[in-house]
Amino acid sequence: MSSPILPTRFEPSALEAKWQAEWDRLAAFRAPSPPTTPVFSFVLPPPNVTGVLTLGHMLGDTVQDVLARCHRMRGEATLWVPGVDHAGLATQVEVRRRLAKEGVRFEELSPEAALAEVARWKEEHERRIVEQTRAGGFSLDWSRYRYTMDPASVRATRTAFVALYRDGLIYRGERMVNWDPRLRTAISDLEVQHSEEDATLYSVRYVWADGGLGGIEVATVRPETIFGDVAVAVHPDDERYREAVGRFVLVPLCHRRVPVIVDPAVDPAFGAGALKITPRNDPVDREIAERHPDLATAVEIFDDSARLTGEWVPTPYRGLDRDAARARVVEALEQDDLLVGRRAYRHSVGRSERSDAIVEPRVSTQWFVRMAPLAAPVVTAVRAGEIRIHPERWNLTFFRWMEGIQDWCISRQVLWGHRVPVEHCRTCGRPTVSIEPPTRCEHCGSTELTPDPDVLDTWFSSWLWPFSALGWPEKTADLAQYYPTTVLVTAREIMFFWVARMMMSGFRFTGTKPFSDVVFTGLLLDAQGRKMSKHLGNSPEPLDVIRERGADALRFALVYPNPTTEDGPFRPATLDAARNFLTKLWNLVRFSLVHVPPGTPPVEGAPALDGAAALEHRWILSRYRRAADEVDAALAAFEPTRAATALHHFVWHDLADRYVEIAKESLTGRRGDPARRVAQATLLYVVERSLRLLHPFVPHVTEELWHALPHRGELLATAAWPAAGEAPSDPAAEVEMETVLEAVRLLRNLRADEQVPAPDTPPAWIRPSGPEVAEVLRAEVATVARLARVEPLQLLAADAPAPPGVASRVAVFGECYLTRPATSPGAAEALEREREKLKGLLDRTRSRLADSGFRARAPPEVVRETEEKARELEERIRRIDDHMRPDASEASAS
RNA sequence: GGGCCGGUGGUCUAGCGGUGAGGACGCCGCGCUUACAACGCGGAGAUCGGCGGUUCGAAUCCGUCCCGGCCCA
Repeated sequence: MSSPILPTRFEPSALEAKWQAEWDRLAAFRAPSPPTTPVFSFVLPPPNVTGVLTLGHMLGDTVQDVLARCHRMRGEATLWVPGVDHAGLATQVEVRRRLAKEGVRFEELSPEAALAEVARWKEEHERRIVEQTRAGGFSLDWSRYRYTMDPASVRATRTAFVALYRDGLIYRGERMVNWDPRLRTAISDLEVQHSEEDATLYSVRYVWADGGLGGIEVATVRPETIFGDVAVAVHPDDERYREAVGRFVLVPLCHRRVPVIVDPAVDPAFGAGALKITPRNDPVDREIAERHPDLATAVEIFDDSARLTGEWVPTPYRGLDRDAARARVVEALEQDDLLVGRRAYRHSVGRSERSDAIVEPRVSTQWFVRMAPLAAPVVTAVRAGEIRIHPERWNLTFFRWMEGIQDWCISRQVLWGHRVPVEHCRTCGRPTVSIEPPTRCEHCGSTELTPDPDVLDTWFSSWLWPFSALGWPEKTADLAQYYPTTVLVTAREIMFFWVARMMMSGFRFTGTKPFSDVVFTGLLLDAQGRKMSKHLGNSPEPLDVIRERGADALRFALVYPNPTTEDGPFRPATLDAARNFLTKLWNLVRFSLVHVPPGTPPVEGAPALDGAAALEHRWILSRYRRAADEVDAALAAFEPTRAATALHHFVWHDLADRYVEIAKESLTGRRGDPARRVAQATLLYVVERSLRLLHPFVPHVTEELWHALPHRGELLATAAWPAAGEAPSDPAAEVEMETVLEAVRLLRNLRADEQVPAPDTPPAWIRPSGPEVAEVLRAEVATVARLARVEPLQLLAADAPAPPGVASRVAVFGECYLTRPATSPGAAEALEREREKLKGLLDRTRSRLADSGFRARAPPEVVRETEEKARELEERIRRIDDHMRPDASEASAS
């Protein structure tokens, strides 16, 4: 029978578009200003315009929306700020790649033309990202949409830079940095990806400068850097080189004289124990050189593309890139008989995250942020529990990094990004650092100013996001009302890039923590266990998934069954399961509507059941209570999967499979009108409240279904969250119902064992194991009989003999008998299996009891329980043996 | 080189000192029983990565090894 309102089939697409439009129309997600209730606010981690969203983003967005919707329903003033990130270098790399495919070199475009290309890219991707995000039905306040390079963000970024500069926390200096020779820019430590790679270790002979025989054997994987050598170093305790120290050797191929020095940093076990020192090309060498001020000052041997250059490089090698130079050098060394050996060698190599080029350590002038002073208050706050990290175990990782924090190289030699807000004076040479671009030098007044050529690391604007997105540095209403924010939900991989730095900037610029809880979501993996990424192209396009299955199915599949807190695979089967669940919910409400009489008022609270109310009603309310409590606890702990699991189990198995099947008898009126009214009220209450609890997870379908039921108010999205403890807890009812359901299951087992044809309703008997069970079963005998499809079902007295010609099963609650059909294969086999299982258990239990240590040391109640268990097992085995006695079965068979 | 996380039926997972180790997907059998075959009912399938230890008692705690994954240098 079809409902007057709901179509038979659940078709998500039209319904989702409808409710998204309705939420927009009613401004359901517009945060109130001023808020009149407690605040729940947070920023969406702004996705990079580098690409489009993957299912991984949808996972994070779903977790956030679950929180947002739940808190909004609780009546809190909820603000969720959307935005996108310009993602400087990352975006420029993508634009460069696209142009290269069209045969255009990014570097050859004028800056204006190049930036126009970037702008075009940004527009396209931003549009797509917004479309994807909207399609997910996430309850963002789009009226507060921001971009990390909009004018307000530019101002925020410049303000932050100037403040840190004035406080001496930003400096410019010549330092060794990670240089990406492909992109020709410095990058930060975090942007370097280390991995083990195969290489060749060369042994090169440096001959004595005085013409003495032999020389020193130096091991290196980078022979092309010999031109930058200023010394050969050995360990001070290395006996092999006692005579060599202080002598001079000739650098191969260029024949420069360099000394042999000692330094404790040299590993005597590496190669032959002698290390060549190239201070401009290796951080360790640089440290060693700094300890030996008498060494010659090294000259740069690579240009910004890592091609050999400069006066120390002999002419034939100039202009060669690293790889070509290495080959040429090795060849020349062989010719000069200076190559002593080579062998395969596996070592750690750092590559640029963006270009995959091997990072070249290089001394250059860059802008840095002093991090240690910024980190200190953050570490204190997290240790004090003022900011909590979830799941907790990431604290360890967090502290390790924070406590060993290095200065942050924030300048980049690329086009796309926030300009470094500095002008250099051509007259006095000093920098003018200011929020508004200056017209004259603040030191000498000269108007001869040259802008700093660099732009800022993209994270230098994002680390301000929780407050800059609310208007900082202006004293906006949003900033006053919604900052500090409540929570931050993001992927673990940007813990250092973003999360830690936001905490630092928050304390520095606003004097307070930017959020109280950090929630890390797991990584979404593909079926092969690889991370879903744009690069691999292994994420389905979210819009396709939404078109095919609906946003609700996608959202539910991302949260259930795999925990959102753990890395885990996403498989299409999960989408099917989610869709099936929503169909189940849909049909459950369709069923309920049939049993909601016209004019029924909206649900106000839990139906008041008296003690005489049927067991199923008391049971389902108690089960609902349990589920609702679990949902609240799980969401408070930022574990949406636990909440979804509780709801899935409750709605499908308790409510739809059990309660509805039992309550049908009352709902159809076969037990009279009063019983019918109680059943209707209970069903409506539990269904309605389930929709509310499910709404944060699957907002569209629940909104649709809620409107089909009697309701008050415009939207479920802004309806009240079910009050804690609203439904009565009734543990006794749960225990009693367990007995009933177990009896049904046993009888169904017997039917299956005996291959009773489905339409048949054979007579059956139950002999309860005790008076309490007997009482429960007596009250529910009609339900048991109906669900097990047996007719009639009789209860036997404790001493009554087994009925003739029956198959039987033994359970905790008693024994079941079922009339055998004419052609019975018998249940003896099942009984025998059951006996074996129980016997094994009994043996284990008995041996535990026989252990004197157990009796002496285990808590008394555990011993008691174990004894009780042994008794129960003995009893059940005895009863099975009774059934299996040859005379008994012969008697039955006759 | 240092550190972290994980290894539970075919797959994904819950449990984290006393259970008969739950669930979901898949599989097998029976059913279109008037909300739902995108479904219902029932069933099979795991010595909880290996070894050693602590304990009356270990999937659960400790040690060690193996295998995945990640982070830092």
